[in-house]
This record gives sequence, structure tokens and C-alpha cells, in this order.
Amino acid sequence: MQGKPTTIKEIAQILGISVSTVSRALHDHPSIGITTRAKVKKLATELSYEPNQTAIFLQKGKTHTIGVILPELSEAFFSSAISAIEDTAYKKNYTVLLAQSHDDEVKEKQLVEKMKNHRVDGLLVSVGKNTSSYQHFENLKKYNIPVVYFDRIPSIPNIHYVACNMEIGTIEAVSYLLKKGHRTIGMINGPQTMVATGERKEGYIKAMTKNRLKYDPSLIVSCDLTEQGTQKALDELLNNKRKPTAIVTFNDYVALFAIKYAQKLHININKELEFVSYANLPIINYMENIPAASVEQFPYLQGQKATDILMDLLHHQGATGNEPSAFYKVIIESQLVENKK
Amino acid sequence: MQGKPTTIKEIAQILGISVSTVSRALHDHPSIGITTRAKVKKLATELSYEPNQTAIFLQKGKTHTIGVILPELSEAFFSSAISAIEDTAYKKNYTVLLAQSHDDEVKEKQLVEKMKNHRVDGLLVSVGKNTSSYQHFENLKKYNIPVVYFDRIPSIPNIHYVACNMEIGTIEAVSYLLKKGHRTIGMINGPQTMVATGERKEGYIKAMTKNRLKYDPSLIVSCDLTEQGTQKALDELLNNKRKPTAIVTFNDYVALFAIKYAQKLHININKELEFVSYANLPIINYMENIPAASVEQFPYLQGQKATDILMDLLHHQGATGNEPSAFYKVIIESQLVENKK
DNA sequence: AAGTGCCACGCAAACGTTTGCAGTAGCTTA
DNA sequence: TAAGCTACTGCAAACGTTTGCGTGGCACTT
Repeated sequence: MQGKPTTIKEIAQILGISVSTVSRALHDHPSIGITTRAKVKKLATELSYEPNQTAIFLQKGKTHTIGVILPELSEAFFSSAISAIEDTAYKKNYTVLLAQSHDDEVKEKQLVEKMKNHRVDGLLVSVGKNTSSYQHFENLKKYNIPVVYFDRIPSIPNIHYVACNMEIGTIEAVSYLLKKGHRTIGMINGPQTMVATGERKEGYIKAMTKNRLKYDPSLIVSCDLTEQGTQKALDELLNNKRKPTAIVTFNDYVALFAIKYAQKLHININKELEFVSYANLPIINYMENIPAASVEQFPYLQGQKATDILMDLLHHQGATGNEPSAFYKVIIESQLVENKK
Repeated sequence: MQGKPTTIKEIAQILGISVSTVSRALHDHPSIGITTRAKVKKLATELSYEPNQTAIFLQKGKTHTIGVILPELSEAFFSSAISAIEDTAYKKNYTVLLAQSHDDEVKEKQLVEKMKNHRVDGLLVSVGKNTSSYQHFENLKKYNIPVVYFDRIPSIPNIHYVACNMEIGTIEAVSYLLKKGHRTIGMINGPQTMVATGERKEGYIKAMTKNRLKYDPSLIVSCDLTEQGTQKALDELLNNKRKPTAIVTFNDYVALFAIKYAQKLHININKELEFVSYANLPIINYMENIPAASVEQFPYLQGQKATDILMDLLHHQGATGNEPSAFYKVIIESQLVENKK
């Protein structure tokens, strides 16, 4: 009753039958007599038998577990994504093994090893921003452990990924501001090193040219995403010979820094100076002075899609065993959302 | 090279020795000759051998995995806690199996079963707010799976837990406002059903009586924590015959709702009406109109402590096997933190 | 030369399952 | 009445490790 859980062996012993019969009975194998089956099931529930998954894992070579490695669990974007991953995996009866890399490439490598040893069936990864080599992920192919990347994806060929394209959203954002009558639109962009920075810039330029306006490079300034950096960037924009009446910021954090600073400069937010941002923070809806609109990146959806893809891979790889010829490349288009006040 | 990972058996075969020798060699067992040991290790690295954890799990009956069940991964408080849990577990070489209950008691029960079947060594739980029976957790005792509760703890005896006591923090919060000259202090409290609501109320009363002020029950109003509810609560307070000049709110969400509403009523925040809240949101520091101070609940610390306790339990239970006579009851005192602007 | 001790290693069981293959009834069929 | 079925059930191997115990050989004592 107490101590060790019941095993199939014990059930067999009590009933005076063999373990294989018990196993088959519990799985409704057709070759087991109806009466035996009933007896076994009855006793199983009585003893509250639960199969030992670790034994099944060993036997089957599958763990029904997926590993998730992402940079920072406490960031709003990722916590939303992990929530989606867990939800989706749960529905398919998979379990989630979780780890965070803290953007540390060395730790990331260790985590991959750990996941491999735990024999996860597949892996969901958002790579650290400092990660330069992806060999540790590539190695997994040898072991038939599929990897699906999401949001922060490595720039290598032949991978499955889900990502959000910032360009469309940015075009929408700029167009939105143009439609509202703004003609001088600034952008506080991210560091040059990030892919997302390029996408935003491209979107900005496309939106301008599409509306037959000429693109003024001095209206896009880089920023290291800190509060200080944001203030510096805003100063730069406000002192530009063409002073913007609206600004697109790299993300919500930057937007809030900028808004806070602008208020200190006695600028009337959304009157004198309008903001549009990229949604990282759900909290934005609780606040008073917020960007007029945000480019939504759908973290929940990204997590969900990525998990779905992984599930699909897991259920279809068994047959082939070798590298797939086709790769999932899902791009979720970012989308402008007007923030309700 | 490709396909299945190397096993101990293969190494043994190649070297013409037995599996037990290989196993012992890899574990630096003293009874293995230095030369054999070297040979084994060399070949192991050459073949990039990695022990199959599932086999070890089965053999040892331990998985070096801890389960974590909490209500909502995407909430700031919990994402911060899970981050701490993962960090702490990682340091002790444990892995985290994650699941969220969405405050659904039925799902919570299923998750407990799942965790048990996965043979997690221990469990970390923050119970759902609708959970009324704790039998599913109690059952784990039979299987020697220790459970440590944190933050949202069940009101039953003989459990290990880490929680944050709101009373002290509330006393500090009210005292802080009193010291600033406020004499009429309102409180927007949570639903009567929650333990935390009681703690806040107690703290409020104690702070008042300590300062020889009489406690006016009409200054504490309940609230269902929604935006509407908050507005209703604030209206009630503002229309009270003694109109408060400061308000303590149940949490940051409520505070932000209230502040937003107060601004709409053209009330000068932190001049006419000052706010103190309980910290759930890191984002608070990015904002302009925020509560003057917050009662910090230390989610990261709670997660860390809870994990430490679980680790301790895991490393000391093996000897006894039966229920411990002493229980960890760690109370982290909440603490007032002035919010920097 | 026989006894003692130690070192280095192998044997085999065990962990709890699943599953291919055999086997044994009892029954039908010719 | 023997052959052949069908309907059940059992045997044993396998998954990859760990570990108690046994055993061979060698060197050392006396």
C-alpha cells in the first residue's frame, strides 16, 4: 500500500498469470480473453497501478518529452511562448523539459547535451543572442532528434523554424502614421547586429517609398535598448533638422523609456509626438501613456506553431530515419494593432 | 556514426572486456586497473559516448528531475519564479519538468498523475486558486515523492512550504503612508476567499492601532481584481464620508487600473492621491505614473528557496523512507520598496 | 611448496516494460 | 479419429545501466 508503486509483475503474481498477459490486457490487446482482461483491469485500478514511464521510455526508446531551450524565462515574450508550448504539448500528451540559456552559448551547449541524455524526442529552441556556432544543434541530427527553432532563429540552411517577419508590421506601422498625417517619422531602432533591426529598417524604407516619400536616413537612429541609450536616441531625433512628429520604437521597453523621457521634456504624448512600438509587454494595456499602436509578434502563436511542427516531425520521422528533404519554414507576419486606451 | 548513440555494451565488445568493467571504468571505480580505465575512457570519448539516462533512471529509480506545477506561466510572478527554479535546479544538476494548471483543479490532478508516472524525484507546486481538495498531492507521500509548495500554499498541516507573508509588508506600507502625513488611508483588497486578502487586512489594522489611530472598516473595500471591479472599488472609496488621500492596492494590476481611472477623474496621482501596491510586475519601473512604493514579494527568492528545500529533502529522505517529523515552513517577509521614478 | 592476500576483472541479476514466437487447450471438420 | 483451427496465454529476449559477488592470477609470506 505504501512505498513502492505497484508493478505489472505484482499484478501477474497475484492473479497467477504472466506479465505479458497483464501487459497485453491493459493495452486491450485482442488476443486476451475478455474475462482475463476484466480481472486484470479490476485489480489494476484497485492497486492504483500506474505504468512506470521510465521503463517504457527505455523499452521504446521514446520519452514523449520535448526539450525547450530559450534565453530568458522571465521575459514576457518567452513566458508567453512557453505557456503556449506547454499547452500544446499537453494536448498531445507530451511533457516539457525546460531550460534557459541566459544567452550564454556555453550553457546552451551544455543544455543540448543534457537534453540529449534525457532522450527528449525533440527540441524547441530560441537561440541565445550571442550564439555564433550552431554545431551543437546540428549534431542532434545524427541522433534523429528533430529541432524546431522559433523567434530567434539561426541563419543556417536546412532547418525547421517559426519566426515573425517584422517587415510587414513595420510597413503597416509607418503607413498607419502616414495616414494619420505624419510626414516626419523617426525610428529608434535596435543594434545593427540584430536581424530584426534590418527588417525594421527595410520596412520603414519600403513604407516611405511606397507612399512616394523620400527616405531620410537621419531619421533612423540606433540604440542599445537601454534607458540611457533610448534617451540619447530620442535627443538625437528631436534635435534633427527635421523634427519627427511620430516615432517607431524597437520594442515596448524602448517605447516606455522614450515616453517617460519625453514627458520629462514636457512633450504631450500622442499629441505633439506619437509613438508606435512592437509588442513585447502585455502590460501595455494597463497603462495611461502608451504607444498609439503596436506591432504584434504573436509569441503564443509562435510557440504553438513551433510545437505543432515538432509534433508532426515526431510522428512522421520514424518511417524515414534520414534527413527530411523538406523543411518547415513558417513565417508569421507581424501585424499592427491599435492599442485601446 | 549516425543513427543510434553508442552504448556501454559496444565499447565493451570492441575492447573485448565486460560491460561491468566499462561501467566501473567510466565511474572511476578503484577496482579497475589504470590502463583499462584509460583505454575505456579514450574509446568512450572517441565514440562520443553519452550514458542513456532513461536506462539509469530505471536502474536507480531516480530521475534527477523535478516537476513544477503552477497556475499560469505567463504571469510575471510565476515566470520569475520558474526562472529561479530552473537556475537553482540546474546548479544541482536537476532538470525541470514543467506544467501549468491554468487554475483548473481537474487539470492539476492530471498533472500530478503525469508527474508521478514520469517518476519525478520531487514536486514544486503553487496551487490553483480554485483548488479545494489537496488529496492528489497528499497521495504522493505514499510514493515518497516530496512536495514543496510555494507562494500559493494549501491550508493543511504537515507540508513543506515557502511563502511570503503580506502582513509585515502591509504594516510597512501603511506606516510609510502615515509617516508621509496621510491620515485617511484606503485599501482596495482582494476577494475574501484568498488568504492574502486576510493578511493584508490584518497588516492594515495592526499598522493603524500601532499608531494609535482607530480602524475604520469602511476604508477597506473588496475587489474581484478586474478593471471594472477596481473602478467600482475606487469610486466607493472616493465617495466615502472620509475620503482617503492614499490607497493601498491588492497588486500592481489593480494599482494600474486604479491609477488609470483616477487620472480619468483628473486626480493628480501621488499628489492628491498616493498609491502603494504589491509588486507583481517588473515593468512598473518603466512607467511614469506608478505607485510611490510597492510591497515586494520576492518571486525569484521564493522559487530559489523552494527548490533548495526540495533538493535538501531529496538528499536526506533516502535514509528514512517514512514521513519526516519536521517540516520546512519558510516565511519570507514581504518588504516595502520605494519605487524610484 | 603450500598458504595468504590483493588486484583486476567477469557473471548475472535487477529495474519494469513490450513483443515476437511458441505452446496448449478445446473445438470443428472431413 | 486424426488433422486443423481458433482463442488464449506463457516464455524469454530486449532496452542500457548498475552492482553484489565470485574468481582467476599473481606476488608475497613462511
